[in-house]
Amino acid sequence: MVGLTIGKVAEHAGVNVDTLRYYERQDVIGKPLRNGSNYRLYPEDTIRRVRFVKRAQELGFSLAEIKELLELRVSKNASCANVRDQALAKVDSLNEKIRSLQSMRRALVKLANECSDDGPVGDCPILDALDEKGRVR
Amino acid sequence: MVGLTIGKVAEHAGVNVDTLRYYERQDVIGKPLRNGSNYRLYPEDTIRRVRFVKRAQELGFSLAEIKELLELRVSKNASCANVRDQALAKVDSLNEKIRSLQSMRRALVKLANECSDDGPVGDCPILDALDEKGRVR
DNA sequence: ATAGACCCTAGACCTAGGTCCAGGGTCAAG
DNA sequence: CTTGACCCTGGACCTAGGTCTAGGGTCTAT
Repeated sequence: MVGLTIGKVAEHAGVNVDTLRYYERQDVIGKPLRNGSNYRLYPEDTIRRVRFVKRAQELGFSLAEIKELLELRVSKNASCANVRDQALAKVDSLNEKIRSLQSMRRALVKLANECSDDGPVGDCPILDALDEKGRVR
Repeated sequence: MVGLTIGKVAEHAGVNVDTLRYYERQDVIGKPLRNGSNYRLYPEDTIRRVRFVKRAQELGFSLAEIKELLELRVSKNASCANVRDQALAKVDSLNEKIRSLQSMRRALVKLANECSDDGPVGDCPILDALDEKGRVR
């Protein structure tokens, strides 16, 4: 066995086979080898890659952004300094996201507390959560 | 002036007027009052609400989820304990998201370091970033 | 050698989240 | 009293990210 069929990859990554073909068209995963019957044969780690994609999507990344993230490591050809700069830029935007989520969490915890001690439901902390604080991106 | 016209709200919130009408249809923002000419007149804080929606979307929340978040505070009628439980459930899923983003950040920092000291670009830390660790949701 | 479970491509279709007309009213300025 | 910038509704259209169907080949077990 030189690789996994599309059905196996789909099964183990928890996605539809059409999704894999779609990712291939979008260049999110590389073009796999083909066997004599023109069946796709994927390397094992495609499964991890696809799982990464699905999880990153839940975090609000678009396929295009995810592609960029994944390309960071592949580009051993590109200048290393360049890769580093890109990686650090991503780190900055991740920091933004993390801060926003934390502030949202604070708001929810506050809301939960106000609720539990039957106090006044006063002014809503939720809307404060994501106020201003310099745009992401 | 009893309220803001749709154009003003759109301008200050940084969205298209059609987006506001769309949000209204989707019940993400409440139906505004109308003046004698059937023009929508929004309360001031609609602007903050809409900004919240846009920022929450960037964090990977769907409009349906954002609606739920926003409804948490409005439902002073619903049992307070219920609201608290929902809020705490959201906190849990936020924790998941935050952890995932942090692990992604760690991976990128590691990648950047490997790059800066010209070491081996070895095995990719990025794919490790979002491995397993119990699904979100 | 035939059924059932796979695989292939092309292209239609679907949902979410908007965005853009068309056709028509409103309002302030000149 | 008309021009330009607004507003209204209804419905068409668009992108991202898939999902499904048709029409056809492959593989494995019986």
